[in-house]
Amino acid sequence: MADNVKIAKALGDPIRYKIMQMLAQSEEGCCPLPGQGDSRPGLCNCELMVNLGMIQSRVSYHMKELTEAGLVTEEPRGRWKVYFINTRALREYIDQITRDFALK
Amino acid sequence: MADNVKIAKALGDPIRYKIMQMLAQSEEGCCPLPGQGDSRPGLCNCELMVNLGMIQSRVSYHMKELTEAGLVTEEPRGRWKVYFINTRALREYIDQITRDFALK
DNA sequence: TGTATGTATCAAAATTTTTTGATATGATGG
DNA sequence: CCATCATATCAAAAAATTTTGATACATACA
Repeated sequence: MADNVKIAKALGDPIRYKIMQMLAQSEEGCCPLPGQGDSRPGLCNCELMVNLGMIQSRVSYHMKELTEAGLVTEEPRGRWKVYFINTRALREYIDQITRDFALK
Repeated sequence: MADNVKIAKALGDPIRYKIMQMLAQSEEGCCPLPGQGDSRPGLCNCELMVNLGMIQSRVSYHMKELTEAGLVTEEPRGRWKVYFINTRALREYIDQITRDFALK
């Protein structure tokens, strides 16, 4: 149960929910390494800062919450860090809710 | 989105998550009206207090949070109030997550 | 009726979460 | 190396949530 509560708490903040939506929609990756176009979805801090109009440490804080909940994975790319949505964790979250609350 | 964030926030507290599980598992209703056995699932404040070891106003507070998120419905029964899990709201929550985060 | 009982609400206190600005860390490119 | 850029971490402040005890309200039962 602990995991699911943590995930729910992470999603229960409008900023983080929006970040998750942004990650889900990020078709083309950002901050490609020179010479290697990158087509994996994902977003870096810098883009989130711009799109959300938030200062850097605030973005960092929320990404940490999401990462620690397991909803997001991260990958260093050059001098940036790129974040990806973890759809598996979301599916497991849903499955667990379905079980815990006898939805099926 | 607002609704889903509110639901996630409501579920993102260990006490409330547990209450939801208790509601989901409450097979036989409690506090039946005299003369009418009641077989609908549901729990009243009093049972939650005992099972969670919490004082009354605390239970009330959390039930209000759950009710306002739409996760729980309530029905006065005699001098008690009985709470029911709203599985429809949970299903809609899941559907929305599935859409918002492109899980399908 | 009036009294018991169960729940809701309130304000204050306690706790937790979020935000901010400063600084640290770590990698890149000259 | 050194300077620069991006992110992480930290402590303090601000804001939000939760808990508590007291009181109000509403229903049932004598």
